[in-house]
This record gives sequence, C-alpha cells and structure tokens, in this order.
Amino acid sequence: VDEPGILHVDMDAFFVSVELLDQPELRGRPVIVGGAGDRGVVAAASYEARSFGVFSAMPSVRARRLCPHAVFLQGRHHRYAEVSGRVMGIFRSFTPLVEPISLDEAFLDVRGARRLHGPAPTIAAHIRQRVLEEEGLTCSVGVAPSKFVAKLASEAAKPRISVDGPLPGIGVKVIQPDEVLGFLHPLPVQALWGVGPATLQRLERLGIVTVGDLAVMSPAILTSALGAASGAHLYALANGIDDRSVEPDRRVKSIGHEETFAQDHHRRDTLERELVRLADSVGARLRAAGVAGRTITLKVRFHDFRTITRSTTIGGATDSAQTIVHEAKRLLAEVEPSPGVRLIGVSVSGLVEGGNRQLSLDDLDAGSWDDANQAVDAIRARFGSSAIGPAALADPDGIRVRTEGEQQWGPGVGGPGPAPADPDPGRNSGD
DNA sequence: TCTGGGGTCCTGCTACGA
DNA sequence: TCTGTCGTAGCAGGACCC
Repeated sequence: VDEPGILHVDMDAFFVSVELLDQPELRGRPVIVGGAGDRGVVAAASYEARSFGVFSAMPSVRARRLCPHAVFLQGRHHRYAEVSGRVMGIFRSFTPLVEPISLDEAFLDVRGARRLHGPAPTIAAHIRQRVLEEEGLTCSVGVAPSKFVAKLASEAAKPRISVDGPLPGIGVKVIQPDEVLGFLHPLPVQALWGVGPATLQRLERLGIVTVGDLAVMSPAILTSALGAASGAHLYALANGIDDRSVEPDRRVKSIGHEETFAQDHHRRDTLERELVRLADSVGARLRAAGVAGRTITLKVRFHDFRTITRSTTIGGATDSAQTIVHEAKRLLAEVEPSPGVRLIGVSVSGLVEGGNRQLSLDDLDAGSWDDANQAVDAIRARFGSSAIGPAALADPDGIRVRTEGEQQWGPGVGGPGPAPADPDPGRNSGD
C-alpha cells in the first residue's frame, strides 16, 4: 500500500447535528442527546456541551451536574438512520467500496476512483462539500494508506473545544506513507484501536506511554502481557502495519436486545415477561434481516453491576420469538433474581441466511407460529411496531403493547421500567 | 461517578470424539 | 481396555468499539 487511498469519514457530533437541523433555534446552546433518567448515559453532546466537560458514554446524572442548563433530547434513532442512509449514498457515489462502521462513520477505499474523481484528498474535500450542501451537516475526513491511520487522521481533523467555545477543525487530514510513523509515534498509546482502560493499565506497567514506546517493545513481551492476538496486532499497528481491507458487505454475526430497568427487579415472573418483549423484538429483527440463529444467549446484570451470560445452542437455526423465549426462560431458570436485577438481555448468534435455515425439533413444535409471525411482521410494517404484540405484554386495558425502541440510552425519567401490574410484595424497591 | 445498547473479537476452560 | 493427545465445539467472561 503506497498511496493514501483509504478514507475515514466521521460526522461531527452526528445525533446532535441532526437535531439542530430540525430545531435550529437550539444552535449555539449546549445540547445533549441521551437517556435523561437516573440510569441513562450521554449518546452525543454538542461542542458547546463538551466545553463543560460532557462527553459521550458519561452518565446523564453527571452530565446534568456539569452542565445544568443543557438541553436534553431523548434521541430519534429512526431519524438518524434515515439521514445516515443518504450520507452513505453520497459516499457510494464516489466508490462502491464503503464500509459503514456505525450510523455516523465509514471507511472508503477510493484507490480505484482516482481517474473519475481525482486523488484521495480531492475526493475527501468533495465529500465534505456535498454532505454540507445536501444534508447541512459537517464531517471530518482522514486520508491515509491504511484504515487505522485514516481513523486517527480524521480524529485530528475534528473541531476542538476551547475556553472560548468550539473551534472549527481542519476538516481533512492527509497522512502520506512516509509520514505515518512520524504521525503515530508521539500519540498516546490509548489512541490505538483496541487499547481501552484494561490494556492501557497493562501497557503502563511495561512503561509504555506512547505509540512509539510500543513500537520498539519486544513482540514476545507484548504477547505474554496481552495474549497472542492482541500483542501481535498492537505491535503491528504501532509500526504502521495494517493490511485490513475495506469490506463493503460485512455480514452481521448476532442480533440482540437488552434493557436496563428504571428500578431493579427481584421476581422471576417479571423478568420472564420482559424476556417475552425482548425476544419478540429480536425475532422481528432476525426476520427483517432475513437471518436465523442457533445460539441463544441470556444476559443478566445484577444490582451490583455483576454481569453474567448463559447461552445454549439448539439443533437448528431459528427466527421465531417463541423459540427464543422458550430457551431464554430455560436459561433464566438457573439464575437467582432475588438480589435484584438491573438489566436483562437476549441475543441470537451463529446466524445463517434465512434461506439456509434448518428446522429443529423446537421449530417443528413452533412451526405453526411461522404464519403468525409473518402476519405480525406485516401488520407492524403497515401500522407501526406498537400495533400488535404478544398478549402477555398488553396493558391491563388491552389497548397498547410495549415494544422495542422506546429506550435507547437508558430508561427514561420514571419509566418504562417494568410491564404494568407488577406487585412485588415484601419489597420496597418500587418494582 | 456510577456506569446504555448495539455489537465484535479474544481467551480460557471443559467436554467429547477420533 | 485403558490412557494420552489433539482438534473442535460450546460456553462464559472480559475487553473494546461506536
């Protein structure tokens, strides 16, 4: 790889910027998108909010303390997905080799687009211009010979915060092949993709502070400290070696849904009802994606944040909520909920394309559900996700069904919490 | 300070069949 | 028949990313 042909495009404060498009009167104010409840977190913060020390993944309680006058918004995932789809469309008008990483960032391989659109830095500038003109949004672009250097470069191109407020970034940062090591080595080691708090601690024990320190370390010492895969991977990155290609059609490997409760739950029957709702959502998403899976995993997080997973692998792949619920309940039966459960989740992995799906005995048992599931999917497509759902989830008046998507970044203020009618005698925790 | 929800990947352990 | 080895699958947990 000898020319900077990989782009990393990162939208600036994406969720917040989309909200500002729809509510321009909020421009210039500190705006935070995320869960507003006691157990929520910040999903995105405007640069005004960031200058108060607010960052994504920060507990909302703390964000509110740091910036009490900030405007808190719940977030609208569907709206962000819609805008993201159009932005990715702009990227694809330059190259088919687009690998979306999330709603707001993607890698592009533009080495084959030179003739049509010019060299990579020119393409980067054109992309920024078109995203601004067509969507009213700004983005930062890193241009480099490899994915991870492009990612770090886009970070260097981003707007900055200062005591006087936000400062615009340079927008495009280009790293030529002979500049890679000079760019990388002064960076703190946690700038590397794959170095989080735990790995950072281990590296610091070896006296490694910068990427340059890591680059001159013995690979044998690194692998013994970090394991074979991570050690070799980080050593390669620190020396500027990253031959991962841009993969335009990565297949999803698992689909899951989990929720934190506004208050801890202590009763198995309450948790089972939540499982029905989560599995209903996971089944619908599996069918929408045209996949089915063999491994069902239950996740439980207790009041003290201890988290366990229990999984089981069934004979044939399923996309049926009924089968998922059945297996998840069996797994839950081995868990003691009385200390208090703050989160429960269900996921399905070992995915195969729906067309290759094999029927298991469980599926045969639930086979009659297939038609019902298809009918439910059709009704939801036409009337919305809350139009129909499992009877176990209906409100006492039988009118409305709680479904997925009502909490994105933690439980809202005062809810949704448990399904209704959940007396928890002997407890005063507010289940 | 008190920690969401969507994921991926890696490691270590155990069971099991060849 | 018993024992050891090896590869693989399944499972649980941890770390990390956005």
